Amino acid sequence: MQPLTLKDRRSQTIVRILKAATKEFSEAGFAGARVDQIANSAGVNKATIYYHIGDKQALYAQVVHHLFGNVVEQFNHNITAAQSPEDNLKGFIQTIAGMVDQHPELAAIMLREQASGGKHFPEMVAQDLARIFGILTEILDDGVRTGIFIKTVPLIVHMMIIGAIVFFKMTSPIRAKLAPLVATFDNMDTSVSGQVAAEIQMLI
Amino acid sequence: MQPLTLKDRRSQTIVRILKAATKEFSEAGFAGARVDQIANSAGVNKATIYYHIGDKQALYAQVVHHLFGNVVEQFNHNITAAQSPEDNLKGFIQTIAGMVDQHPELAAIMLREQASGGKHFPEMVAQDLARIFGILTEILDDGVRTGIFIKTVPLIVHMMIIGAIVFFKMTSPIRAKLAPLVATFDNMDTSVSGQVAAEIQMLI
DNA sequence: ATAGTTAAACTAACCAGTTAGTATAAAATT
DNA sequence: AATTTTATACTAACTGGTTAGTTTAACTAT
Repeated sequence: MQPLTLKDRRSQTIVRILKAATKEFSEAGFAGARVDQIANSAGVNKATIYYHIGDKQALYAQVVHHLFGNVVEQFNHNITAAQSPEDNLKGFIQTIAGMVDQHPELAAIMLREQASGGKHFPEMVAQDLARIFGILTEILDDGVRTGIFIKTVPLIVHMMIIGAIVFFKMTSPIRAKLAPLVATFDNMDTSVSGQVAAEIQMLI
Repeated sequence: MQPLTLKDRRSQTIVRILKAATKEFSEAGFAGARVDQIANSAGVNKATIYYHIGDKQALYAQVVHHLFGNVVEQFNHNITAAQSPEDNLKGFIQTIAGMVDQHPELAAIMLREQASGGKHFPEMVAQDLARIFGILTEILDDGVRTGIFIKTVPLIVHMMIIGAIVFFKMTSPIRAKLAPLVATFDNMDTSVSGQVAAEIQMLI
């Protein structure tokens, strides 16, 4: 093992804090999250959080920024102008589905943020969201131009894609509860990226 | 004015409490909601809430049950076996869109409940949800049998419909924030039952 | 009808526990 | 020596829930 530099140690504990905070915030929401719990779960003294990051609000902003920044980054990897509209739409759906699968916390925070009208949303994250929507609009317009897609309202398509993916992912525990009542529920996959993404693509 | 009987007074104050609680829970979530605030907003002493209804959890259960009970009732009005699958699918979408328009609190609570995996969901509400899903499944099966609809996975269609409607409704304040960044956002209707419902129908 | 009684509805004040955030001194790490 | 981290203790504000007591409607016996 290399000896850790000061900067390494610093970022390491910050990562630990952020990871624990992400979990706590996504599970309990902002109001329900407990700073003590985050510190405890990160294996860090509470004061360390305030030393490095700041108050609860600042911690939350960091968490959200981290998550959504990741999504935009993923898009930059997966979506290119060179590909066909069909492949890009597929890529769009797959990317979102993949993100939600990899980071369920993202979905949870997204839902809660929507429920509160984006009250806690930092400015930069809003811009990230606009960017994502712009990508889909381009793909759809492209498809209409080449005659592959029918003309749609991109915003609503956007809502359908993300809504369906997030809902499907997040209702999984509720569906499990309902399994004895509804026969079709018990044998469904919990990962979105497979089956579900395919079905959505087909419909659009 | 007639003098109020005890029973009248009772139900009247309960209604006031439930109305205030619905607002508070939908705006702040369960953890963020303040019983003091609910009592204040209802013009009632806090103890009155505990007297009539019970603790915070019981109050929340009442609120949710009220909201979802309403939805199922609406379905019983709008969906009948006599109508064509197309009309029924239309009715299904319209009913949900109408509910969300009339009661935005419903959407907010739904989102938060999903985010927490239905942790606070009372048993009866779960059954209501299963009932709603059953209605859609029947409609779709009916459509496939008469050859009007293609074969789909009902669960995913369900998620797409509700996801799109709820998302569209709830992202409205966020979209307003982004309007300067995205040109198409500023002239969009905030009510779902019109435009959006039509678009969704078309796609499916 | 009326005075007296009971039960339901409601309130003001309070309490015990929680929680975000701070202060400080000491210890560890580089 | 400087930076980071911990341990401990603390506070001020808040919060869910309770209790003892008051008001008011409904009932009852005269």
